Amino acid sequence: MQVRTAKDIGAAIRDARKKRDLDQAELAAKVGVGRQWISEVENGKPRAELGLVLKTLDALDLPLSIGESLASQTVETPDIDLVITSATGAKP
Amino acid sequence: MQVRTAKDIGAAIRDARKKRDLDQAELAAKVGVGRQWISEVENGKPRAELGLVLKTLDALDLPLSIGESLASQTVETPDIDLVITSATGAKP
DNA sequence: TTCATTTGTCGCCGAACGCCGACATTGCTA
DNA sequence: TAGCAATGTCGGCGTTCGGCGACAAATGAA
Repeated sequence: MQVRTAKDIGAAIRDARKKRDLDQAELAAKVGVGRQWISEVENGKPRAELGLVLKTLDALDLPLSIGESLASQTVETPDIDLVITSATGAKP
Repeated sequence: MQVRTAKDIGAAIRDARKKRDLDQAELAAKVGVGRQWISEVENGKPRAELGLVLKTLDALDLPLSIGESLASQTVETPDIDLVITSATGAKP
């Protein structure tokens, strides 16, 4: 999922929390934060502290990845047919 | 690149900024933030505001993605050789 | 080296943080 | 419908934010 705003992160946190059957108080305890803070962040609080947000993603096992290569993450289907001629090749 | 701490994000921001030949003051102006703030964030300030960090990534065209599927983002190099037999195939 | 650019760090300010207790609202089940 | 758990929101508190000006420490070119 692509993330551009605090609301995106909040939505991802809420989804992951519900998938793991936690209420906000339980997640808050795991992260070491107040219950109300979880509520605000899930609703897209843009001024939340970066470190606490990262800790929350960690507590939910939500991986976060950053980088230039968004285009190369989608593999184009080539307009050519390919056939296997050998299975002895080594990796480059 | 996998992100778990504020230092990871700071490093990614610094790398992207240098790749685009911007100094901290120029990036700060783009983001709408003080020059010193860029300096602190690049050094891993964990209490920076989430919204400003996201705005910074945006200004640098650094995509951020969140979600379970990290494994399928890496494509394995197959241990087989491939050869083109036709160039008339159409996309599915 | 000298000089200019860039970056890191300090203190001061107003504003907002996150915590807590309390209460209103929502949602679900009996 | 009533009742309970979960969630949203308020005010007050102490702490820290980010902006700013200023200066020291890197970094690089002449």
